[in-house]
Order: sequence, then C-alpha cells, then structure tokens
Amino acid sequence: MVPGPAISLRAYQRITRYLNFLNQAEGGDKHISATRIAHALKINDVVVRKDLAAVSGNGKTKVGYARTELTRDIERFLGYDRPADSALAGVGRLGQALLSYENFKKYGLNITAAFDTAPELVGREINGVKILDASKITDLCRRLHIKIGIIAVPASAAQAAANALVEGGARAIWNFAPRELSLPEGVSVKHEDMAASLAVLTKQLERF
Amino acid sequence: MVPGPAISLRAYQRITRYLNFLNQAEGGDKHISATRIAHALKINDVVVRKDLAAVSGNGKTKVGYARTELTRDIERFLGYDRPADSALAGVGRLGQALLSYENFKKYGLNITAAFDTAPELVGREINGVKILDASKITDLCRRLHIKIGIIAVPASAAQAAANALVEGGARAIWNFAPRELSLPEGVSVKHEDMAASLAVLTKQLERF
DNA sequence: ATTATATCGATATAAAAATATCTAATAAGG
DNA sequence: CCTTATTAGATATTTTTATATCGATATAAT
Repeated sequence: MVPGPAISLRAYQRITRYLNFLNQAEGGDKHISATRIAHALKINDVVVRKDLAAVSGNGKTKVGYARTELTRDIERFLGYDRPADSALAGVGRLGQALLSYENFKKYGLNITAAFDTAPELVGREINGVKILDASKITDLCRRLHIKIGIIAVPASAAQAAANALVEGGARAIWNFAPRELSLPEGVSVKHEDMAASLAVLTKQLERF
Repeated sequence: MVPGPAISLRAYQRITRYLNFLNQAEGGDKHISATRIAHALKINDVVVRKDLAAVSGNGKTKVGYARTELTRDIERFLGYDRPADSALAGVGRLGQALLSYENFKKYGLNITAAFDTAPELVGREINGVKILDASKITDLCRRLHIKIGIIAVPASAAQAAANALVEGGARAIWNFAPRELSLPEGVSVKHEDMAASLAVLTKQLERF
C-alpha cells in the first residue's frame, strides 16, 4: 500500500476529539461547522478545517458538515468500520480492564485471544475470551492470523511477549509496559505512555 | 510560578523512553552517551542531547552522562521525587487497574481516595484505598487538598465527575473517558486517548 | 608527546505544524 | 433582487520541532 500522507499523532488526537464532541451533543442541529467545533474545543479553526478536509471533504459553504455524514466519515477514517483481531499478552489488572473495555469493539478492535503465565488465570474466561497459557502465543497467533499484539505484562516480561507475538505474525504492537522494545523492521509499535502523560499533568500543576 | 520553557509532549515521551532504557540495561557501563541512547532508540542524536541538556546538564565530553546521576536527574525532572495525592472517580475495571498499578507510586502519584456510585463497590477496599460514595467527592477532595483528579467513569458520567473534582479543588484532570470535558480556566486536562493511539496503530498496519 | 576519536554543546538549516489571511460560494434576511 | 454574514478551502506566514554542521574538549591510542 502507498505510504499515505502520514497524518500526525496530534491530528489523530484532534480527530477523535471531534468524534467525541459529535457523539456527546447528540440531539443538536443537523449540521455543524468547523468553526463551531473549533470554538467548542478551543482549537484553531483552520486546523479543524484542514483535519476535516482530510477526513471527509463533504463540507458545504455556509452550512458546514452534515453531522451524521461527518460522524460516519471520521469513524471510517479512524478504522472503526474494519474490525481487526488482536491478541492480548498479560491478563493482570490492566489486561482484564482492556479485555472488558467495551469501547474497543466500537473502535474496531477485537481481542480474540488472551494469554498469561499464571496457572490460576489460565482456563478462565473473561468477557467471552478464554485465557490460554503464554507458551501458546506464537502458535495461536499464527493460526488466527493475528496482526495486532497488545502487551500488558510486567516490564520484565515485555520483550519476551513481544517476540512471541511477532513470531506469530503480529505486525503492530500496542505496548502498555514501561519498557523499550526492540523489534524487527516492519513491525510498528505504539507505546502507551502513562508516565509521560502524568508528567505533563503534574508539570502543569506546578505552575500555580 | 514561572511558565517555564514549555517542553513539548513529545519531549516528555522521549525522556520517559530514556528512563526506561536506563532502567532496563541495569548492570551495564557506568556512563552512557547521548549518542548511544539515540542509536539504541532510533532517535536523532541532537534531539537526545538537547533533551538531556534540559534535564541534567551533567554531560561530560567524551564520556557522556553518569548513569545513576542521569537517572536521578530524569526522575527529578519528571517529578517522581515529589509525590502528589490524587482522587480516582470510577472504580470499574479500568479504575481497579489504575488503583492496583504499582508503578504509579514510582511515578510520584498516590491515589489516596477512590469513588464510585455502585453500592456493591462502596465500602470495599482495593490496594489499601477505601472506595467511597461518589456523592462525597467534592467534600473529601477539599479536606484532603487533592489537586489531581482521575476520571475512569463511563463517558456519560465524565463531566459530572469532573465538576465534582474541580469543585473540590482539583487543578488537573487525567481523563480516561472518551468524552470532551468543559472545565474552568486554570484547570488543565490530559486526555488519555486510547482511540487515537489505536487508530495510529491500525493505520500503520494498513500499509502492508 | 602527539594524534585520532568520541562526545557535548552551540549554532544554523530544514522540515513540519499551526496560525493568519484571502477568495469564492451560498444561505439568510430584508 | 440585493446585501450581509458565514463558511469551506486555498495560500501565505509564523512558529515550533527536528536535523545537520561545527567547534571545543577530554579521553584513549600511538
């Protein structure tokens, strides 16, 4: 596939904000303008317009975008309409939370397999997903053609989990462990960086 | 306080990566250079040098930074040495995961109060924190001088939770709900945007 | 002692992102 | 029908961020 226009992470974050905003004020007007979204979300209106143009292009002068159409276009852009199967490594508290997070389905993510090493967890079922022994990661990912691996194991086990997932065919890793991963070329990683988020927050707090 | 040099979110993310990297290769050399970090993490070396200069400034020509010193400086920079008390609104799966996440202590975050509306949760204790009825948020935050509020309630309840926290004196909100929050001037928000992260990841997947 | 090399830190350039400005279109009000 | 206001979308400018280049310095090798 073509590399595409390489939309920045910040643009994705803005676009999901637009979607959240559209969802929350449900019963409103039939149309909404970029200007209004910009004002509500305190973002520059040109930025919003540029984002929406990349996503939809169905804007009409003087009226803006039809809400339902825009919502659909954003969802399509974000991939909510093409569900992807994924495997979860680590079913501790965080893993269980991820397994139970109903929104993921809406976001186009199915967790179809879950793995852990703890004997008391293996065999149990959470939210319709059976927990299997971690030794089976590679084999099962391969059989299920899993392309997305989610890492929710302790930091010390993260690299091993990543290796198993990638060996099983995963091409994208969503890493919740506070650990750098070294992965082969062609495998993309998104590090969910709670520590950094927290640091930003507490830093802002210091200003007062 | 002074506004400060306004370090970007991306810089914070890089800096936490440096810290993770330092922690994971524990028994290594006594010193480490920006060049080597840059190479290991596939980041431009000038960027690393600039980040480290903002954080530490103890770099020595030809040898780099002393690992232990650099680790300490980064931790100090990220605020790990000044623990802040926080209150958690919502003790569902995600809230429980946050309550049990041991790393937060290391990151300088104490969750000292937790709230929920569900009668079967109120009164229980998780990880040493007693769950209280959501009606007490404002009052208790005020008494405990809570400055950080964490929102882990369903989207529909997010705004109300935020209001209660802010009314109780919270000046920073860490929002895990997929909902835009409208908050008074001076209250900072960090939206933990799982949907956006996921979208980035699946987008990269499409390239193959 | 001298030379080569690795490193930091400063400065300069380039790239990317955000913001401002401008134009055309079109709906709404008189 | 005409004017006004609002909007998308294009283009230009500014700001921010990343990258490249250079000089100084200290360590290690010869």
